[in-house]
Amino acid sequence: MWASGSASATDRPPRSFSENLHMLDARHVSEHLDEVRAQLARRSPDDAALLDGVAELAKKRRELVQKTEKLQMERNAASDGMAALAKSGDREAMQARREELKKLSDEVKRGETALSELEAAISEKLLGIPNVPHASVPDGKTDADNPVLRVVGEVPKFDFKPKAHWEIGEALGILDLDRAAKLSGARFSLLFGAGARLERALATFMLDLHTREHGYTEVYPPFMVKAEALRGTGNLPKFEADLFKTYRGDPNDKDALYLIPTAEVPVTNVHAGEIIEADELPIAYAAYSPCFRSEAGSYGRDVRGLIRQHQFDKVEIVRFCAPEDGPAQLELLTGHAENVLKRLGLAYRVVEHVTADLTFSSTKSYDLEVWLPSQEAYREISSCSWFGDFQARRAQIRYRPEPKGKPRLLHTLNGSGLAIGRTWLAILEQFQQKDGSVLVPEALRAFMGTERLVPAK
RNA sequence: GGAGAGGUGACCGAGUGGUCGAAGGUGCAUGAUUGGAAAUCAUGUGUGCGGGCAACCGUACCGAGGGUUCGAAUCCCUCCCUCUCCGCCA
Repeated sequence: MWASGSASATDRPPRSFSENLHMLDARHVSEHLDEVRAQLARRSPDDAALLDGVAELAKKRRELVQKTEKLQMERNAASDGMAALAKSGDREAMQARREELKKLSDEVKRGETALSELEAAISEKLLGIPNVPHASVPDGKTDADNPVLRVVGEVPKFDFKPKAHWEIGEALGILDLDRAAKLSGARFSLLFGAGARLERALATFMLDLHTREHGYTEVYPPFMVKAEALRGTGNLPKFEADLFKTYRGDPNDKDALYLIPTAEVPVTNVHAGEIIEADELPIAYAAYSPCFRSEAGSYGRDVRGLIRQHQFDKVEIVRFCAPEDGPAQLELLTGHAENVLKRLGLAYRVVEHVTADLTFSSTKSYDLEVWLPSQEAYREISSCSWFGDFQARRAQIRYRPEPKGKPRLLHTLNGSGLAIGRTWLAILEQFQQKDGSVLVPEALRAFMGTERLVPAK
């Protein structure tokens, strides 16, 4: 099932970075240009074109590094000479030498400046290039090509026309989209009574399942983060328009914070810049958070109901592991997300993203799609992804394979476990009854204190 | 928000212009000693980049960014963060 990279992966291991291919660092790209181009072409021709110029820049950089370091070496040697002169107290000799060294020093500075500019240009280019698909990912042009891997649970049959969740929710008096719009505009929601309680129950239920049965450590992260954190996960620089940005006084504040689009961002960056010992892996975190998305470019889609909101709740599961464990960890994590649906008794299916449907940072992804009777369709409720070392490189998250060994980039994974708003609406739709009530899933009854939602009188 | 003190290697901590990638200690690793362990002694112990088959060599990094200087962990500027006291506050 898992084709392990392409043949050239083993031909010649790259010197400075991890051996796998899910990486876009300048050295790897310039040494395996055709191969990386072919991999990106599986996503789209446009993505492959993003590589243009990278190899040349990398080569230029190497030359400049060598030139500059040679100058630095000369300068350092000369400075040692000056130290000796200073000791001898020969002021005139020092003065003369100083003139000469000034020139050398200026040259060093020019080199250093040119080098840092070039490196900035390279990293700007690389930051805009998406991850390469894993060899096992099927080719495809749109999400319609995504293969269905399995269908789980029984799609409910109704002897009446099933209502949409917003109709059910409003009739029960637990959902009020009109008043939400009064407060905050379109794509916000307002829950009352059992509706609000259901939202809270789902968050608690999911966190309990992941922490007690799946071995995750619960994390409560900040809901606002720096641009740096978003760069680590791959949301920036390319997807700024999808985010809500906050500022204090100055709209152009360099240190402006962003509202998180998912807990993936703060939780993945928990270990940014760190070196983790091998015996600490895998690390597994589960976090509840609200998520904020501007939904730019989605006008006209899912305008009704709770499917697509500017603010929604989600429990996110995140894993850090050694590279060789990546594939197995993706299966494991996906299973954990699926368990939530199974425990709730919701009918769903699992699809795999084809190459063209992969998100920017992902090397392989599965979506869990829940059945929505009102739409007679499966809709995404969780996306489970393996990022290879793509995020780890951007956020500099490494581990030490051997106690004294060289650090290597680790692999990151995450998945929704699950999107709470969509779970909420799926429960209303799948468990709706002819009389307008909604059966509460067994697993939630203790939290909800009832087995049935009925209109508040 | 006001006043003050600080940010140095895994940790503690010295270092106010050249001999500092950085004393000393702790921790850790290896070896010696021991029946075994403790204690003791010796040696070693950061990361990135460039070169090299390698041993290794070079270079950069002492919160971040800029400046002064032939030369900056050390001097100057800006910013960030932490701590203490005061004020305010869920």
